[in-house]
Order: sequence, then C-alpha cells, then structure tokens
Amino acid sequence: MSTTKEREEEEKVSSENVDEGNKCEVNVKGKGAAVVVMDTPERNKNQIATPISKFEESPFSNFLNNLSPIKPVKSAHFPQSLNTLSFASVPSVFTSPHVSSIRESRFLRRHLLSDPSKPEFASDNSVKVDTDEGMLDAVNNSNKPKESFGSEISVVEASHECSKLAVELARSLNYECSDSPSTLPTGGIRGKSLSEFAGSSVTYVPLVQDIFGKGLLRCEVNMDGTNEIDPNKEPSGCEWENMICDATDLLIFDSPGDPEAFTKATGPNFRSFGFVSNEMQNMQDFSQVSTSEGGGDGSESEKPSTQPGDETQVKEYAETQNMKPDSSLTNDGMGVGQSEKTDNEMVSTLYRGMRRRCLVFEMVGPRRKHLDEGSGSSSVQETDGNLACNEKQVLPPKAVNESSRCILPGIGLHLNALAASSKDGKVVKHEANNASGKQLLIASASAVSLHPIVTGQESLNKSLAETPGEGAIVPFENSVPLMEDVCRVPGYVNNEELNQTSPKKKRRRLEPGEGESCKRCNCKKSKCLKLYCECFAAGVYCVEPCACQDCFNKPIHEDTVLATRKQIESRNPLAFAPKVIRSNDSLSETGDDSSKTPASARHKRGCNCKKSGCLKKYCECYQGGVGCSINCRCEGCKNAFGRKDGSIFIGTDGDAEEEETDAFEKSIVDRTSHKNLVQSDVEQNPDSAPPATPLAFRRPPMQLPFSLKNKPPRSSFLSIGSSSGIFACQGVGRPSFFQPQPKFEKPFQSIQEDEIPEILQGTNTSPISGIKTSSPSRKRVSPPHCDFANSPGRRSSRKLILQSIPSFPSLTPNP
DNA sequence: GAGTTTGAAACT
DNA sequence: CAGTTTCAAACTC
Repeated sequence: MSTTKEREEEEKVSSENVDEGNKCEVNVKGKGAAVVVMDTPERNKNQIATPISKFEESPFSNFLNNLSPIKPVKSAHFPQSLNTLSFASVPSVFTSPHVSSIRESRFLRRHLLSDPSKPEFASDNSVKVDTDEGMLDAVNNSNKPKESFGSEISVVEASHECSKLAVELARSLNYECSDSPSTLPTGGIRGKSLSEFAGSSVTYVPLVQDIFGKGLLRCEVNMDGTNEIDPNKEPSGCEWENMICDATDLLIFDSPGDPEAFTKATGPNFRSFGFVSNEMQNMQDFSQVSTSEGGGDGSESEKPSTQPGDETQVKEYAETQNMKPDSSLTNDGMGVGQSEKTDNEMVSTLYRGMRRRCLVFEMVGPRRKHLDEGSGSSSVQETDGNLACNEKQVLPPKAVNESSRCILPGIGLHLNALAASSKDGKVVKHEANNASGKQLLIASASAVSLHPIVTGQESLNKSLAETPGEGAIVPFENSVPLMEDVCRVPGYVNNEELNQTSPKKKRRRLEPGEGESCKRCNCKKSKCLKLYCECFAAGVYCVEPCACQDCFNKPIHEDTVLATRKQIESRNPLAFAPKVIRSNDSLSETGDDSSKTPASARHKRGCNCKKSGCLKKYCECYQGGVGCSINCRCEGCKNAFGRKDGSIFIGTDGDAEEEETDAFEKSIVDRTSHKNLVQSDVEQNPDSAPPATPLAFRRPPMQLPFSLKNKPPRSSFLSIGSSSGIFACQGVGRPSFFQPQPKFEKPFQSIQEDEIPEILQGTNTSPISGIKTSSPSRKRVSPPHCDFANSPGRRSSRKLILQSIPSFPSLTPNP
C-alpha cells in the first residue's frame, strides 16, 4: 500500500485513538510506514474498543501495541506530574496565584491535555501532541521513528528533554535545590531520565514545551551538554531554570529572527547583572557541552559580535566579559559564534532568549541610570558603591548599577538574586562566581519554584535559606518584594552584607529612582515587624533607604523577624502572599478557563475603600494596577482598572471618568516626567513586554495610575520572575509605562499579563499570548499600536480598554 | 516638611 | 464577624 495512503489512514485512526485516549500520533505515524493497512477508522475504533484477534494481527494492532506501552508510561508520568504538582503546591503556604502565572497555568492545561485519556488531547493541535509524543518517545525510546514528523518531532523531543531537564531542575529547586546529581547529570537524560524527569517535574514541562513550540527547540543539545557538564546539580538546576526562563523569555519576545535584538539584549544583560553573567556562564557551559557533543557550539550568547546589530553593545558586552572573570567570559571566548549547527542554533536561541531578557534589563538599566544621574549623583554613588561596581567597571555606566537594581526586581526571584547582586556589585559578582550556584539557584528557584510551583513562601524560604547560607529566612512570599528589595531580602546574605557593609547603613533618602527599585519603609512604631511595614510585608529586610525607627526587620534580628512572620502567617496564611493575583494564576489554580478575564489580575482580598473611590493609591487594587472585584467591599468604586461591579469604567460617570482620567493622566505625567524611572520599573516588570522585540504597540499601563514618583513600585515585578522568568523577559519590552507594583506581586503576572493586553489582544492569542506575555505593555489599553501616552485620545483608548474588559471575576484567593 | 486623609492591619 | 484602634502610606498644603 502506498505509504502515504496508509499513513493517512493511520493518522485517522490514530486521531481516533487519540480521542479515545490513545495518543502518540507520532509513534503511530512513525510506525505508520511499517504498519500496514488500517481498516476504516471505525473498524479501528471497534478494534480498539474490543480487540479482535484479527485486529491484533493487523498492523493496526501492532500500532496499538506500540501505543500501549506508551500509555503506561504516560499514565505513570501523569500521575507523577500530578503528584508533583500537588507536592509543589502543598509546601507553599499559599499557592501563589501569581506565581504560577502563565507557566503554571499552561502547565496544568497542557498537562491535562497531554493526558491521553482525554479527548481534548486529540483535539489539541499537533504541536501539543507532538510534544507529548516527544515526551513519550523520549521516555520510551528516543529512537522511535520520528521520521514522519521530521524535524518537528525531533524538535519536540528536544523540547521535551529540555523541559524535562527544566523540570528536574525545578524539582531539584523545589527540593531546595538539593544537589541531586540526577538533575543535570544524567547525560542520558533523554532516555530514562526523561521519564523520571517528566514524572517529577511535569509541571514545568508545559512551559518548556510552549517555549519550544514557539521555536525554541534546541534545548537538547544544551541540555545534554549541561548534563554532562554540570556535575553540580544545583547549579545546573539553576541553570536550567534560567534556561527555562530564558526560553520563556524567548518565547515571549522571541524573535529568533532578530539577532540584533538578541545581541542587544545579551550584551546588556551581561553587563548589567552579574547574575546575568552567571546565567550566561551556565549557558555557555551548556553551549560548551553541546559543543563537545555536537561540535562546537556557538556561543553566540557570548558574543554577539556575531550579530552585526549592536556593535556598541557588543563592545560593552565584550568589556563586561573582560571585566568579569567569570566563566561566562571564558565561555564567551569559547563560543564564538558558530552556532550554525542546529544545536548551536538552539543554544544560540536560548542565549538569545537570555539576551533578550538581558536587554530588557539593560535597557532599563541605562535609562534608569540616566535618571539617577539626573537626579543626583548620590543615587549613583550609592549604586556605584554598592552595585555598580561590581562588575562595575565592566558595566558601562549605563547599564549596570541601577538598572540592575531596579530592574532585577522585575524578574522576580531571579531578580532577587540579581537584585542582590546588582545591589552590590560585589556581592553579586561574588556570589555569582563563588556561589553562582547559589545565586542561580536562588534566582532560579525563585523564579521557577516559587512562582510556578510552590509559590509558597515556604518553598522560597527553604530554597533561600538553603541557598544562601546565611540564612536566611527569607520570606519571600511575594515575588515582588523579593524583586524589589532583592538586596534586602531577608535571608539573603548578600543583602545583609550589603547593608552592613554599606557605611551608610542608614537610609539615605531614596532618590526617585531608587525608591522605585527598592522598597523603603518609614515605620516608627511597628518596628517593621508588622504588615504595616512594606518591607516586612514584602518579605525583605529593611535597608538603608528605609527611614524606619527601631527597626527589627534586619538580619540581625532574623529570629525575631521569622517568629513574627510565622505568627502573622499563622493568623493569616496569606498575609505575605501577593496581594494581587493574576487571573491566569487563579485560572491555573482554579482551573477555570472561563475565569480568565481580560483583567488578568485581581486583588486577593479586595479593597475596602470608601472615600478614595478606588482611584488613589490608598486603594490596594488601584495601587496594584488591577480592577476591583467582587471581593472588594469598596464604596463608589471608580477603579480605572476595573470596577467592582464588573463594569468597565467607561465614561459614563462624568465625574468618575474624569477623575480616573485625571488620575491616569496624572500618573502618566508623572511617568513621563519620570520616564527613566518608569523604565526602570518596566524593567522590573518583566511582564509582558518583550524586551527585545519592540512591539509596535504597547499596552497602556495597567498601573498607569500610579505615579512612579510616588512610589516606585517595587521592583519586584519580576518575578516573577518568575516567575517569572518569563515575565522578566517580557518586562523588558514593556514600555516605561509599566508601573511597578509596589505591593503586589503581580510583578509578573499581573503586570505582565496585563489585563489590557489580553483584552487588547483580545482573544487573539498570539502565539506568545499563550505565554501570557503578551501584551507588551501593560499600560493602558490603548489599542495596539497606539501610543497611549501621547495620544490625545487616551481616554478613548482607555475607554476601549475598559469596555473590553469583562467584569472581573472574583479573585480567588488562593486557598 | 508638616499635617491631613485614607484604608489596611491589628486588636478587641 | 463586626467594631475600634493603630499604623504608615498617600496625599495635600
């Protein structure tokens, strides 16, 4: 029989099978050639349902047989994955709604989809299936015939592997980054490792898959290389996470096509953050490994030089490298850009992703820097002293210091680490070098484990505590705080050191720029041991900039801090949870797709405003840049981000509208004036904005209302890193508008996903949208392409947004 | 910078 | 759970 025909039939059958619960199209296809003829699909079905002897004999039966083996595997995986998930979630005090954010949700979805038994799976696009198959194949046999699918499959597998690795890493991270050698080590990850990985870290896989689907495929090489290379499990894990994050970023930004962008991004990253350098190193390591495996790897990452685009950046980058002794540099040296091979390409892609992320940071940094400079030398000095310098020299004035600081937060956990690093250049670097593992872990952990999986403070704490030796306790519940205050993060040694080291210890007044990046409190009576204290609430230690009195929120009082924290948590487990939850997160948690409202984020508990009309920062919802939800008990809600009743603020209320508008404008003005700051903020928010890829349109900042001035949002956006990693990546792209959300974790989620963007995008789900990112700019909803800031039509744009926004679903606080 | 307003957090 | 107090940020002048 003609192979094609057979294949077609087989495919049909397979699809049906899939419907019934059998997946593995790939396998089927692959075998298709071998398999003979299939009867009518119906027959097949019947056969499947009730195997007939004849059937057994038929190729179809063979096919089924083949499938069957797979099934078990899948089932095994799934359960594991589920367990894993549950496991992850369990530890965290509260699942961080935001944490998981996109990744998680995706993961869940995918996961479900992947389940063979589910019909949905069949319906899923080939990509998903492929991925699944890839997984299976990888698990069962990497050898299975992929021919039919060709590159796709292979890619998928690769992605799977990567995902697996990522998963593992994540898992390891979850476990506090234990060193299980298993994480990276296994050179043979693909084979058996995969299954294990898949099982354990399934959750992560989805993300990876997504990423891959988008185009990041080549993880394999890297992965392998990593495995081989890194004996260090933790570090590797971190790396992986980073990788993943990067990938995410890539996805988000993703334009593999834009080498220039990549280069830019990369360059900056390296410069800006030591942390970045670490990542790079890791990446490089991977690349190296890959090289060994695949032949020279391109270490494109390192040297953007390959890319013509930004020479300047490249130079800087080079400088940075030079400056930094870090392995990354060496790696850089290694890599010269060859990356022509697929493997190399893949690697490069990853790098690119990273670079992009870096870019974002970088971009932010420079801007920020300028701001700082503008504001005063003081800030600069500070940065220089602390941060900057680290790599200081390395970094050109522009990028480094502040950018790192402020920006970091955006990334989330990563940022934390980064932030720390950024804060103290020394520290960062130091850690990066020595404890690169640690930092990485932390960062990665924060990014990955925290948000995605556990999200819980505990998990974070664990990871943190372990990682830093110091101890910390880091209560990072909120990604934000972490990000923002990275420096201060309790438990984070560096922070402490920094604080201690810095002569200034006591707070210098924040400069505008600084304020944004880090949180400062002004507590007088609470001793910074109550939630009144922003620092404490954010899970970070008070730092110099704080003007608090009798502050106990310092490393030296770690015990006290922890005890207090515990006490507060005992009272309210969610006390330290991010206040703003992204819908996505909630979705993932709840599983409610329907709940995905355009407005991606909601305040966890809702506000209780009575006089401010939810139009001022008194309102946590407004402050967080999210609309009020049914959970809010506010009176006269006029929240520009979304009213409690679900109505979008349209202009019906003249007053309200005007007020809102005013507020927005005001905020906008502030932003404009503080553009630099804003940018920094943006950086912080990893959210959607794809760093490298300049989106034509930016979202209107959700948070617009906030004037950066007043409060710099905590840089922590990042999150999410998380989470964040994705967001972080995204963040870059964001226009200055993004407001950092000071208190909320949103960092990633909320901001990133911005309601608006989604709305704007509409249902459009850009490929990226899946990731959430999406909307590049959080800002207002201005229609895509519109510059809402400038446009006179702000209102109109805003209105559009509002209208488009559906009523906010009530946030489900996380359980 | 001081004072006021506001609403969350804490307390009862 | 509701009411009150405390607190610190946000805001105003």
